[in-house]
Amino acid sequence: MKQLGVKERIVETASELFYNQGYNQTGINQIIAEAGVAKASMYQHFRSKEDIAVAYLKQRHINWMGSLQDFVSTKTTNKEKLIASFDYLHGWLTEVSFRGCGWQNIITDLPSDHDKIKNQAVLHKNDVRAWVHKLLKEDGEYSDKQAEQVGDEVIILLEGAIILSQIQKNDWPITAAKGAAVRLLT
Amino acid sequence: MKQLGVKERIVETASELFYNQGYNQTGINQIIAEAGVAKASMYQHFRSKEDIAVAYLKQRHINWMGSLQDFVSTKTTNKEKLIASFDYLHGWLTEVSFRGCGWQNIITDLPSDHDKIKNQAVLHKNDVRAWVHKLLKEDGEYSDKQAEQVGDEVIILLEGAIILSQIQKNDWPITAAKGAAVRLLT
Amino acid sequence: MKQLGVKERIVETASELFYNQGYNQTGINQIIAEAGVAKASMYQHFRSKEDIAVAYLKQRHINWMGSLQDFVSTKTTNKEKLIASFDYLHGWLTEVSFRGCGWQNIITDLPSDHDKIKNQAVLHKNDVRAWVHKLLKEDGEYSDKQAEQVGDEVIILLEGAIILSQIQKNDWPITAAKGAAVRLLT
Amino acid sequence: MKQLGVKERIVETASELFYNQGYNQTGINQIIAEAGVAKASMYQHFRSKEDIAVAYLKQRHINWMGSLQDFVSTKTTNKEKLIASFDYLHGWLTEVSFRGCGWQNIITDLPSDHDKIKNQAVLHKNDVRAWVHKLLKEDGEYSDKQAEQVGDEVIILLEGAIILSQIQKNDWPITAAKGAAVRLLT
DNA sequence: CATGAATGAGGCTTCATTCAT
DNA sequence: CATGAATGAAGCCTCATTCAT
Repeated sequence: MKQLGVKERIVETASELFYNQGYNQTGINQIIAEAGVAKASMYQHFRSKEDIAVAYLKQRHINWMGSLQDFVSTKTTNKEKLIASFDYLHGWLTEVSFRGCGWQNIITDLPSDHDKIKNQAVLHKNDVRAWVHKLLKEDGEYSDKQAEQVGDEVIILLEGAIILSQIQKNDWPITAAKGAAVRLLT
Repeated sequence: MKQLGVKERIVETASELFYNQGYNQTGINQIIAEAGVAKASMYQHFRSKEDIAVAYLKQRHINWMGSLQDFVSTKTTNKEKLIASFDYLHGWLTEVSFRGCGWQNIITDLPSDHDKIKNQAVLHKNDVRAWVHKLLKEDGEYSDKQAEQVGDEVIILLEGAIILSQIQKNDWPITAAKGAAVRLLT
Repeated sequence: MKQLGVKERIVETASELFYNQGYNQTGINQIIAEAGVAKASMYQHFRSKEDIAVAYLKQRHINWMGSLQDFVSTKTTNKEKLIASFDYLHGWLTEVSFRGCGWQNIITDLPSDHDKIKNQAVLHKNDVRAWVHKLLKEDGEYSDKQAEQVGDEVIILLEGAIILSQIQKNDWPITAAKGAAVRLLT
Repeated sequence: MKQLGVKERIVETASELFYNQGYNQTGINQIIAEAGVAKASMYQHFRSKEDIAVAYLKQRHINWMGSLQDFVSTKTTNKEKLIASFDYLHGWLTEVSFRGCGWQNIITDLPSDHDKIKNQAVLHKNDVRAWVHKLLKEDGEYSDKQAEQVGDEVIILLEGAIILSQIQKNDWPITAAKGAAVRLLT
C-alpha cells in the first residue's frame, strides 16, 4: 500500500473503515494512523471528514458498478442480467457478513448539514436506476414507460433485500427478492 | 408536557430527537435539556443512552404497528390490507419528509457493541413479517408456504420503498413498490 | 444476614466492600444494594458515607484486636506474644491476599476534611501501641521508658511489614520484620 | 512555570496535586486548570489519568532517590549512610507535614485495574531495596545473604516509619525507627 | 509533505445526598 | 423503615479541526 500516493492511501484506508465500522465510528485519527499519513497532509487533500467520505463513495461507486456489471456480463439477455444481480448481491453481502450498502449506511444517521454525502448517495442510486432502466429498454420487450416502471420495482427489491439482510444478518431476504424479481419480470 | 412523568418525558423527547436528528447526532445533554430533567435523574431511569434508544424503539413499535393496523382496518380482505399498507407508508413518509424507518436508521451506523438496539430492530422486523404472513395465511388463498414466500416479497418491497424514498426524498419508490405488490399478490 | 438489624447489615456490608474494594471504589448505592436496605433508611442511621466508614473502623478495631489477642494468648511470656504477632500478620495477610491494613488503606487518599475517619485511624494505632507497651512493661524486663522505646520499634516493624507486603504482594516483608523483632527483643 | 513545555507543566502540576490531595481527590479538570492547558492537549500527551500518575511517579522516583543519595553522600561508611537515611526521612516528612509516601498513598485505594500505577510502586520499592542491599554488601561486613536480610529489616523500618508518622502526624515513628536501625546494624 | 502540539466543544457516566411518598 | 425519584457537581475522555515547525 506504501507505493500509493497519499490521497489514495487515505481514501483506501477510509473506505475500509467507513464501510466496516461505520462513518460515525471511524475517527480522523484512526484513518491517518492506519494510512500512515500526517494529519496536516490529510487536511491538505481533504477539507473535512465529510470530503473523505465523498471520495470514498465516489470510488466505491466505480468499483461497485464495475463488479456488478462484470458479474452479470456472462448472461445473454438483459432480463437474465437483472435476475443475476440478485446473485451478485448474495455473494457480496455474504462475504461482508451482511454489512449492508455503503450508501444506505452512511446517510441514515448523519448530521443534517452533510449534503455532499447525501448527494453522493442520490447520484449512486440514480446511476443504478438508470442502468436498470437501460437494460430493460434495450430488451425491447417493454415500452419505455413500462421498462421504467418494472425497473423501479426491481430496484426497490434490491434495496429492500440489502437493508433487510443487514438487519436480519441472514440471506433469506435476498432469496425472496430474487423470487419476486423473477415473477415481476415474466 | 410537564404533567408527564420524568421517564415518559425522556422517552418522548428522545424519540423526537433520535428519529429526526439521528441517534449519533443526539447527545444526552440535548435530551435532558429539552426534557427538562437533571442528568442524574435520567440515569436513574436509564442505565445508558442505548437503553433510552431501546425504550424509544419499543414505544415506537407499539405506535407504528398500531397506526398501520388502524389504517388498514377498513379494508375487508387481507390482500387489500397489504396493498393499503403502501398507502400508509405514503402518508407517513410524506408527513415526516421522508425521514425513513426508525429501525433502519438506527442500526446502520452504530457502535459494534450496541446489541440491545440491534435486537429491537430484529424484533420489530420479525413482528411486521409475522403480521404479513398471518394476513396471507388467513386469506386461505395460499398454502402456508406460499403465503410466507409471497409475504416476504411484500416485506422486501416495503423496506426497499422506505430506504429508497429516504435517499431520494421522493415518493416514487413507494408508488412503484405498491405497483409491484399489486402484481405479486394477484 | 437477614436477621440482623438494618444498621448492622449496613456496617457489615460496607466493611466487606470498604476493605476489599477500597473506600473510594465503593459507592453508597452498592452498599445499600448488597445490604438490602433502602437509601433513606441508610441515611437515617448514618449522616454520611464517612460515618459509615467510621462505624466500619470501630467494629474492625474490636474484631482485629480481639483476633490478635486470641491468636497470641497461647504464648506464655509477653515477648513471645509480640513475636507471635508477626505470625498473626502472616496468616491474616496471606488470607486476604495482602490487601493490607484497613486503617492505612483508608487514610492515604482521603478528602482533606474527612477528619472523623482519620481520628479512627489514630485511635486504632494508639490502642495497638498501648497494648504493645503494656505487654513489655508487664514483663518487667525493661524499664518503662525502655519498654516504650522497644515497643515502638516493634510497632513500626508491624506497620512496615503490612504496607510493604501489600505493595509487593508477597510475604517476605512479614518474615523479615519478624526476624528484626526477634533480634530487637533479645 | 510558563516557559516549560505543556507536558512538563502537566506532570509538575499533577505531581503537586496527586501528592498533596491524593490521586482520587485530584480531578483532571483541576490539573488542566492549574496547568493552564486545554483538556484535549492533555490527552495528546497522556492517554489517561493513570498515565499521568505513572509519569508523576517516575519523575518522583528520580527526584526522591536523588535527594536521598545526595543527603547521605557526606557519610563515609555505608552503614552511616543507612542510618542517615532516617534523618533524611525526618527532614522530608516534617517539611511535607507528614503527607507520607507518594507510592504508598497512591496504591492503597486504587481501582483494581490500575496496574500501571501499581507496577510503578513495585519498581520504586525494588529500587530502594536494591540500593540498601548494595550498600550493605559493599561494606563487606556481612555475607551477601546476611546483607540482604539486614537490609530488608531496615527497609521495613523505613516503610513503617513513613506510614505511621503520616497517621500520627508526628515524628516519633521516625525517631524510633532510627533507633531500631542503629541497633540492628550493630 | 510529515510531525504532532494545541484547542473548544462536547461526548457519556457516576457521585453522595435530599426529599416525597 | 422501604422505595426510588430527583438533583448539582463533577467525573474521565474524544471529537474534528487548526496551526506552527
